[in-house]
Amino acid sequence: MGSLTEENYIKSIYSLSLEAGEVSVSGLARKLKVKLPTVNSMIKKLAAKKIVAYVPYKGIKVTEKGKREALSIIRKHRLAELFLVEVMGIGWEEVHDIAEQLEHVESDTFYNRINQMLGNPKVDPHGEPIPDIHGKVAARKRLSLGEIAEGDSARITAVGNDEKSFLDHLNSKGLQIGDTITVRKKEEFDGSIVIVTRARKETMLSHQVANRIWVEADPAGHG
Amino acid sequence: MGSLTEENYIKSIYSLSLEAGEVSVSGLARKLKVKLPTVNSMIKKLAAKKIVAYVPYKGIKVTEKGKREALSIIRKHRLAELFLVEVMGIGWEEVHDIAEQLEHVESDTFYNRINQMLGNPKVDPHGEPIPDIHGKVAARKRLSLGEIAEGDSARITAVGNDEKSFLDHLNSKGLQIGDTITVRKKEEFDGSIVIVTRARKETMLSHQVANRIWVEADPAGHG
DNA sequence: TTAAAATGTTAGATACCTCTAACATTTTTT
DNA sequence: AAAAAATGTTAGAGGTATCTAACATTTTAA
Repeated sequence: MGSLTEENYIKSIYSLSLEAGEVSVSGLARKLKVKLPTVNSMIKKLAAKKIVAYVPYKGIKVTEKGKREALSIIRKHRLAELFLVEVMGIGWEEVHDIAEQLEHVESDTFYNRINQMLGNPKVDPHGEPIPDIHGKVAARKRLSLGEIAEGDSARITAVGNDEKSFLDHLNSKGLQIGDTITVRKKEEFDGSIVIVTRARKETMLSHQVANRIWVEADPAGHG
Repeated sequence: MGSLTEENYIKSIYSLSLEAGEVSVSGLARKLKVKLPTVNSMIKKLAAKKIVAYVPYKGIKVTEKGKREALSIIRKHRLAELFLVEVMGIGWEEVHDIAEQLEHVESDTFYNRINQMLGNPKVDPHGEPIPDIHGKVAARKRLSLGEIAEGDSARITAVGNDEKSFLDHLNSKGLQIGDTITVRKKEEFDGSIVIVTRARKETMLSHQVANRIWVEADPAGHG
């Protein structure tokens, strides 16, 4: 559709809007690592194209059209990530940066084949749902590891950040999607938690990390 | 290295230089489908970066540095094409346009894995040699089908054009890399030739087509 | 509720890549 | 060798995406 830059704006606006509904100019500037006036002028352009609705000094809202475009890019990004991991054997901490580039490839053939080779998959290597070709996303209840009570177990279903530094951190703690872990202790003081990993090791996670790990409560428990 | 635009200039300059040694501003403008002044100013920029040597009103020459960059892009393009055909099962007439996009992906991991999965391949799906990681290209004798004498046989080793329209044409004639064919008749008049295909069908090829099919003489002969 | 801080906007500049119009040089043809 | 054609260059402008500096509005804190 639009330029590479536009695609990056749309994707960021959409993902911020999932967290907060309305998106601020400053939030977007922070996410895209550009200055406020840069965002301001791009938003005007996107508003002219009806991709966002914008009221000066208020906020940015994604339109239906914008949502469609965002989901198409996110679909390509997540299919690419899964392909890189499953077919090419690249580590999950490396695939985000490559997928950032592949998501801009324009070729139905390319993405249809990827989808077919992966068996029309539903989630990417970080546990995030892959929108289907019509832009439908499987709804997910988002319970973070930080919300699990002391003594309870949970299974990791996704991670809320796919930057290399974050995933390297999880790798070093021995955490993977699908692992069942138990919360041993929760610190009031700083929100950090101590968990028992699948490998029966105790390890500490900061508040910031625990809140970026999505889980589902484990009915059976373990450990 | 440089921008996407720069990469496209470098690649085009290099491939034109293989045909003619020196490259003209107008030839480059034709190839890139931009106007003369556009090329003129970009060439000045590339000359400032020592990627080409340029003497106004004379010609454009690729420097060693330029050659290195060009070969690195060409390597990525041809690895991508082969990957798309061999691993993803996409038709050879479709892969060029996708590879044009993939060649700009910046990731050693990505291309090292592709190279590894393909077993460090030497030629792409169109029979063109893949430069190795140091920029070394296997030398190839280039004999075109148009140069084969009446009655002689030859084996197709490569095609000198990877546009979809050209490859669709070859597909419709039932021609593939590796096929051994026989030249039945050569027309003085327009340079067209009649050949016998591997499937023992007679078919006519125009001068323009015959000269874009690279062959090696078949010592054994056939049919 | 006023002052301070945070957030947002406008104006004007720059780099990149492209164009058209006008002019210059080189090559080809007569 | 002069004229015509082809090729190349310069000047000036426009769109995109970015920036800094100055100003405006909204939110938060004193």
